[in-house]
Amino acid sequence: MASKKQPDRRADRAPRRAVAPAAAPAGRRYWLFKSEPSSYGFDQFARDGRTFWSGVRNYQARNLLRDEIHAGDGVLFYHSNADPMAVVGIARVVRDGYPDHTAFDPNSPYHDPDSDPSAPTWFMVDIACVAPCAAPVTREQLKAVPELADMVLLQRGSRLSVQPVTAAEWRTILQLGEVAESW
DNA sequence: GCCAACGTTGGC
DNA sequence: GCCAACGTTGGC
Repeated sequence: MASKKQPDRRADRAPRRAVAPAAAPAGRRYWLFKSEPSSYGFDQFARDGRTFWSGVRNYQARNLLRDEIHAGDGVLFYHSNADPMAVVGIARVVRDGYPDHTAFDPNSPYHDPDSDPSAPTWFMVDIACVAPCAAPVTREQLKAVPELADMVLLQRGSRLSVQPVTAAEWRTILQLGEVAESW
């Protein structure tokens, strides 16, 4: 899945200080990516340093990956189907959407014979690990914060694996998560 | 393990 | 185009 090695970024190594988020540059947007830690958890992502977000096979999410998500955007890394379910770290988009080549690979679990390389059906972006949450923000915590009540993640029946996050939600979650990285 | 919600498929 | 059946997601 992933490529380039980077230094391990462990929580206990990150400097702890109050988060003073700088004003976000115009145009930067924020997203939440779900991943099941049993298949690809944040620890592995931190070791990899960078990865391509392959295997999304839902048209709504595809549209976001292809058209909306751009290099420089912020990503909340969320563990789904996990104990606990939580936002566990943040990442940065480092490459705009491009065809998901795993769809063309018969040996890939994400193979889709209907995706034509000359007119690809599925897209992905590359993300780089930025920092873990010193304090992972559990789903339970998220639900307890009134300002986060409208998060896509928390809506009934919400299954989108790549979803938008507002700037206000982003700031709130970084504070809850004690993310030390300046952003 | 259960099951509600959702997206997709395919018969008509 | 409708909609029942099915498979999957993912919280509980």
